[in-house]
Amino acid sequence: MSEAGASELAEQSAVVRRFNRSYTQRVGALEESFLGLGMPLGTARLLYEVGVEPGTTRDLRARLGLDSGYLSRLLRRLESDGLVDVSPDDDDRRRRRVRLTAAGRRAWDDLERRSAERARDLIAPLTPRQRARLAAALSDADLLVRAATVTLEQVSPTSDEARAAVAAYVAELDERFPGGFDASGAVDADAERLAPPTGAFVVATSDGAPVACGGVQALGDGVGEIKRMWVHPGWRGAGLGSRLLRHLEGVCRDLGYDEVRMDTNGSLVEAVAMYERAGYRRIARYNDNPYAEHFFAKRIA
Amino acid sequence: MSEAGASELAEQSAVVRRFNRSYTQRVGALEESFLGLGMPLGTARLLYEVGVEPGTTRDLRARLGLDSGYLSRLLRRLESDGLVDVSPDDDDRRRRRVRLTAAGRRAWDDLERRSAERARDLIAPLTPRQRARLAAALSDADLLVRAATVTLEQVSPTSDEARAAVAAYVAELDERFPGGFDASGAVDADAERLAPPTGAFVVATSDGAPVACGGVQALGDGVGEIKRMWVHPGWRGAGLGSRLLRHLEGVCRDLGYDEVRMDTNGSLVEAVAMYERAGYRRIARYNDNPYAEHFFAKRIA
DNA sequence: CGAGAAGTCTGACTAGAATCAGAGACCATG
DNA sequence: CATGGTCTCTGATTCTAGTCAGACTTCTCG
Repeated sequence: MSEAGASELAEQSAVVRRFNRSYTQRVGALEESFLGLGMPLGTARLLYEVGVEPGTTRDLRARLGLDSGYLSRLLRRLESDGLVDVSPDDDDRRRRRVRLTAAGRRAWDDLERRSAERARDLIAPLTPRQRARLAAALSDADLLVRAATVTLEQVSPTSDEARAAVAAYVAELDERFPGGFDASGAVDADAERLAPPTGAFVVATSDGAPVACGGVQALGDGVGEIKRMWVHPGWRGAGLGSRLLRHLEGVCRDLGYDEVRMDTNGSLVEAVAMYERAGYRRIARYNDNPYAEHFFAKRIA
Repeated sequence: MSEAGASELAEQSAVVRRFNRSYTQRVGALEESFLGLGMPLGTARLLYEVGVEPGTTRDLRARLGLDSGYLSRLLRRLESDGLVDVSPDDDDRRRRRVRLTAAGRRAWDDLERRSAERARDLIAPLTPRQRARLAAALSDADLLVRAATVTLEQVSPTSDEARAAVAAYVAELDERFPGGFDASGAVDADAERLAPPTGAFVVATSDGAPVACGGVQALGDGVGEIKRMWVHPGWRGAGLGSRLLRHLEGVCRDLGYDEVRMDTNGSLVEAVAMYERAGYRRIARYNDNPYAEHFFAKRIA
């Protein structure tokens, strides 16, 4: 990294820290809206989590990062207060399903209301214009922070995550291509080529949901091809595409390729722009993909 | 508030909550960089605070919001670990001054380094462009959140806070007015008029530091005059001025006035623009203030 | 100087968060 | 149906955060 880049990074991280300090001090209190309901914070957090999405104790433990014994005790308390209903799972009677009772739902609504009130009180002193500015800044920051914490993971192209991501990709192509997109067969047929030893498939997830994906397959002669690259529409504009592209180039390198190629349709204007920005040059058609209109290549060290 | 305003407020508060949830989940961990030093969080927070700015235990208690007994114990622990040095204050031997020892400074640097690393790791996956965007969004949000949590408090015009704020105000006028500003005597002479029963002085503070101020004094015939209105340069553009102005109008109303007047110098362009935006109309000169060039009035219900 | 206020410290205590080991229920499999 | 593995629960225990009352020291001000 250049000298200038490093000092910028330091300055930006200082901004993050400064923000973090002042924000948690003032707004961290939002979490404390969980207090004052006559139950300790941990119990309230659990109640809240159950209300957001009921599930097995196992799920809840994973989501909240709690010890099983501790969770059990918290649940017992909520149960004896009549706020949740714990019953064995029919599929596996070792597991227990947790859901809110009617009283629990009321308590949850109460939490929700308090939390919303806190947020409203926070921004109430601002003028409407300033409030709009704050909302814009926070949602921008939110997108970027989420994007920064997305994890890229190599998975089997036949895994559930991969299938879900590819399905979203195909659905979008079908919608955006002038004549629609017919994926019949091709998806499953390609699956094998997108797996080791000569291929790979990467899914980016945030909170467990796929938000981007991309695959690599062999094209012969030390050339790798990037396929099925997709970024969730709600996640565009946060540099996730470039990051994924860089990552896939690294995967190609690891697989021993020294050149990357790809094709794309002209209606995917953002993609075309991104490839050009990333240093890809246009080349002649190298396959008979009927949907492909632009062809790119880039040498990787 | 209008129907549209209310729904906007609800939506903006939802943005705040959404951001808060995802941010604390991902970045709240920044605070936890305080962990892993072999000391509990509370102790580490205290150590950090002492390092940021040494002071008396009284200061620290105010800054961290701790019970005196509790603070005493935490200090004892840091002292016995050789990280801080606690000694009686020479000015007032009931008080104790706390400062870091050399070892404490090293531990503090360690905390600092960890925290900076955390922040850097967070933003590292972003492209330089996205990082710059995040930094911009966060500093914007920071300013607005700080502004929203500023507290407006009525104080005596002879109090320390008031004096500090007025001193800053005078210094700025002296710098901005083409011929400088001579405050000799006027400041103290006016102090009495800016106090109850016919006047008031309001100071806005954030983290204990004055960031804005303004006073009201009687002008006769049910007219109140706003004087010494000032907003810290670093805090402009966050709606703090408008908020303070609205607040002072409320103070005037409470004091029984039905009209507000003020004068200002032409070089304070932001102030002039703000008064006009707030519904003030220009009137003829109503005093012999040599620095005043514009005169405003507004009727309050 | 004396009274009361301000400041700090100590001891006693409570509640919450969290961990750990082991008991017991249940499942999948050969 | 025996066995090992998974899952939840209970009891025992530790650490941290935080509160409260009262003792003691020092200051301020009449």
